[in-house]
Amino acid sequence: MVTPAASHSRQDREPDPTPDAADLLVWYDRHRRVLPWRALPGAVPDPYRVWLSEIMLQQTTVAAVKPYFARFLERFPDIATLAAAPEEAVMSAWAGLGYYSRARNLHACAKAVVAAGGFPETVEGLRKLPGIGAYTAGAVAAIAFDRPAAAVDGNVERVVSRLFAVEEPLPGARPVLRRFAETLVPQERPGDFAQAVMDLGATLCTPKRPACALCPWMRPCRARREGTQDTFPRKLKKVAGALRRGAAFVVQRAGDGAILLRTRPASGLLGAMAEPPTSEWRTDYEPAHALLDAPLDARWKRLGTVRHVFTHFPLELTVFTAKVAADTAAPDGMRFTLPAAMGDEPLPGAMKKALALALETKLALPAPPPPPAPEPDLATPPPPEPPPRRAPVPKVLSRRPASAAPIRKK
DNA sequence: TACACGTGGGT
DNA sequence: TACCCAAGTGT
Repeated sequence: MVTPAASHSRQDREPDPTPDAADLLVWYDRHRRVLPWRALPGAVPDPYRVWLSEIMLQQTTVAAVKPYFARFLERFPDIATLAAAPEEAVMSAWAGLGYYSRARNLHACAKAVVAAGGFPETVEGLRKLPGIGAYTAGAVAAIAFDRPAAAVDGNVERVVSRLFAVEEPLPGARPVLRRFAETLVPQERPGDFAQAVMDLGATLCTPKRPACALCPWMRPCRARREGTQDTFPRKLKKVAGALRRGAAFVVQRAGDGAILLRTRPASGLLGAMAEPPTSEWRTDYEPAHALLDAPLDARWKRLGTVRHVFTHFPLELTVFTAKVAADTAAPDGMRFTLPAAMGDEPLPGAMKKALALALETKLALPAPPPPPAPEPDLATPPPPEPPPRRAPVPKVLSRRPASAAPIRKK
């Protein structure tokens, strides 16, 4: 350290008080957000709801979680119901929310908790459960069991980095930020405190243009005092992944209009989710040779491409479609799913885009995206239109199916 | 420690 | 359009 304490020998006009949890709690009592998973003031929280919401909220916005949370509770009202449910039902209810390992771990965790007769109430006990890391263990211990634990998420890291003007960039600064955060946790109302810091980060101490004037911790905030609040937390810039390409094959059976699907491997990207058969996705994929990867012989029609951006790489799928005879057997490891059952298939967003392009109809795909469907979503079995005599020129969709991005190449 | 791992919304 | 961001975890 370059600066000895002596450098502050001159009298500071503002002494730099330590952030006081009580000040934040006063603010919280007046400005707390009303959220579906939050117990009313004075009420005892339900650990199942607290846990479920925390898992859903990992790297996911409140707005995105709300409808899923409501739906999940309807379908799995308590942890015993969840534990007893088939894996596919859980994946299906999660489809569209992303980070699907969360759903797999959620299910495994439910089983473990039921087997143990209930949730552990300590950070150490919670930390051992699948899908529960340092943050979630602290959050559940604090919120559900009112233990004095720190719940350090992105909000808290931002708040603390500003409070103490931490120069070290993320993610390296995480241990330091956690230590600072732990010093702030009060013995009184630790559960409310945990939620209060997150509310502060979500509503006032925002990534951009924080509303410092309204902040209960404006006084003790070092970044604010120095006018540098916008620059925290410091971060290392990230590199973008290379574009990967592949082909998706949408096969529709004559007669009943069933679609050929398969289930992806249980772990890894989109693990245990459903998809129409696709080729491998590679940075050097050559769409011109895509038919070599087709799942079966048919009159393939090239429709166009769909794009999707994952956290670490962008994907471009060339979509092919074909209609096959009603008596066609599904290749090994694949299945035909009837239009009416498509809603039960755990289809991730990328695959919904490919299917939407191929079917041109917003057939009520995975009912999951329950939120963004305000209007009645008719399950229209794709009308067996007359067989295309010649492959039409791949056209650009004029109207876009709800979940499908406009497909166009520059 | 550094990556892998989704998705939708905001600027 | 291109990033950035959101109540992180597992390997």
